[in-house]
Amino acid sequence: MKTIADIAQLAGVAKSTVSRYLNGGSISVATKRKIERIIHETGYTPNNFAQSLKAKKPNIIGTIVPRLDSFASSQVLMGIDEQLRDLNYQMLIANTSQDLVREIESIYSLYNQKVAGIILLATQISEAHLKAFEETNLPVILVGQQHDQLYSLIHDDDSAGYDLGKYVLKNGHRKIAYLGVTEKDIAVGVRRKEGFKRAISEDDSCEVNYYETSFKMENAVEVTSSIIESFDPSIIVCATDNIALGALKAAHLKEIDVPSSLSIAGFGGYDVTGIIHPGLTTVKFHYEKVGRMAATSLVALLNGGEIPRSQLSDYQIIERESVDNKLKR
Amino acid sequence: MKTIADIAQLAGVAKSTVSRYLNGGSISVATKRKIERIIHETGYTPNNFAQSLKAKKPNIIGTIVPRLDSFASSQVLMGIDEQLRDLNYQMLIANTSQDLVREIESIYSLYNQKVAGIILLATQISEAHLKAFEETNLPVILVGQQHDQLYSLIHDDDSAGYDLGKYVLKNGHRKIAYLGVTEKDIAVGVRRKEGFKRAISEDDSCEVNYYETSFKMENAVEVTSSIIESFDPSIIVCATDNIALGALKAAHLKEIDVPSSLSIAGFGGYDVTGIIHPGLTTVKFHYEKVGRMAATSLVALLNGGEIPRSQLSDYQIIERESVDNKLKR
DNA sequence: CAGTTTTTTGGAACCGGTTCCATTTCAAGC
DNA sequence: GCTTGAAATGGAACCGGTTCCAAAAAACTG
Repeated sequence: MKTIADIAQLAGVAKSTVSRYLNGGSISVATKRKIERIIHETGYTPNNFAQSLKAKKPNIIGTIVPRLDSFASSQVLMGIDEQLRDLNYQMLIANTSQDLVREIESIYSLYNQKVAGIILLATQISEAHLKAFEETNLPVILVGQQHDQLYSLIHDDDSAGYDLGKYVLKNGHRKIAYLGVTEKDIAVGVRRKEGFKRAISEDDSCEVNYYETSFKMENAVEVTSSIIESFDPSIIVCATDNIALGALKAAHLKEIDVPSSLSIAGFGGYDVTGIIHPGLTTVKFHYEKVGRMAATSLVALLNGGEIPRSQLSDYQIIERESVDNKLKR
Repeated sequence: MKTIADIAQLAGVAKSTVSRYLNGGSISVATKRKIERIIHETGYTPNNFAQSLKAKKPNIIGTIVPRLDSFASSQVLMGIDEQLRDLNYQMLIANTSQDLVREIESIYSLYNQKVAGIILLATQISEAHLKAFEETNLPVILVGQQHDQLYSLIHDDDSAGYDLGKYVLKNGHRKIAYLGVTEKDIAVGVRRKEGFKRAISEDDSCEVNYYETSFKMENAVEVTSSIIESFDPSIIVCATDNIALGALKAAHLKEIDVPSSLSIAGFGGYDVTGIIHPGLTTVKFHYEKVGRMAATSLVALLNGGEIPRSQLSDYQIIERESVDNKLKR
């Protein structure tokens, strides 16, 4: 493996001259040509470690994700990756497999790897998180959750919940089940639900029940079954598309037709929701775009720029077949 | 930020002694205690760049993936990640967004980052790939594709195709459409199909047509429509689950009942195939396990171990509702 | 063409670790 | 008590770059 010293020797110049050539200092055309040729011939590439050591400007951004095998995270990761590439940064992914302890560990581990900053696809923010960020002093952007002490970038969960609530009412549903998740997850568990609640509260002829399940499809299948048996709503609104998929499965198992006997809606906008039958009515979030925004913001922050404490990303309701219009028949 | 020199000074010893403490050299209990305390107090962590510079034993493995938002890649990544963590390595992911040029660039870029080795979730292996591997001299493990000059780890596509072919025959289907992909993809485009062909050729009462589409669902929907119109098979066997999902969609659009009027099967074993209705009969590959195997193998290779040139991972057929048994009625 | 300014270049120090080697310390052996 | 060997430690060199500074070369200036 060639080093800068080798190149300098071959070109008959000093190390510093080669370094200048690489980083754009003033150089005569003649020496530039020489070095150019040698580098080309030898296929020399600078050692990244040595560069980062002296320069102290690491070009790696750490991204912490709770899981790799979810549509939402993948999309966000794609967005971050694309944008960082454009900005000449590398992305180092730390997967925590939904283990909060591992999340904290990852912060320190990334710190250890001397990343320039961290993008955290967050689920919950604990004291340990704040402590870790403070101790490592790394710039952080939160994606998907909000926290007043940190920069964050979130989906407009509240409005999304509200709009979907309005949509449900507009379609004539009055006996409604909302299948949510733990309130520990502020964005998905609280804000979506609160937005939804607000919309529903504007009509007092409604009967609404709220339920809770995990993020897993299998659990959603079970819970949905029992909801149908005990409450028999005309629509089940699910806090994520995965849960909605589980609800659909439950309906099929019970041989209940969707949407004529039961409507189902979700949040997310996952690709599969469009390919299945019946197509799932859902609120689509722009994951990839959020990823790009996160990357852009973090890099701006690294370069001493000012960014808003909290940024919102929009959404849109995609109407498909899984929600019945009660008023049309 | 503290450096090893600071620690040494605070502890009243030499840099080298601190280094020995960190890396396990012979040290007296007294100095060990002292250093221990200082490090604990200051929260010192060694600079990774400086370490890697001298030590030349990078602990980062590069993984090149064609896309992040596919079930298969995500699962493999999870497997690699889990295993590498256990083996004390970090994973650096390079996403190429299915761009072959970017794949080559990534090899050089990872080389530049001084990764210890590369795991390539491959689609096609070109001359440029071989050249890049040779020039960088990085150890490589191929996942999903085979090449005689490289270590590889593949699904048993040929047998999987054969077994699914047998299964289709066993269920009494005799008018069969096989919807494959480009033959540039040896594993998916050639081997699965060849295995399938071999099974079918053992029964001469069969009418089989072979078609080709892309990996995208939308294309599969169109192609399936035209297959139904022109050939009207009793079953469509799809080279991937995504394609099968597209085929299912096409059948729904045409109001053809699956499986009573048309059977559909796929390869992959993606999670959604179990949640949709009708459940998709598919050949399940063990992606996560393959990821673990890849990580284990690469690390073995790095430590001078011997590993087989080519390793096979098994599969299993999951019978669900999308394939009709013609002989039972 | 001497004097001054600007550009180009080389040399040395430095980044924060690791490692080799020489020296000191210490306990065991005779 | 002196020798010997092993363990502990310090000092210096080194990894492969970047950067500062001063010297050399080239380009103006009057």
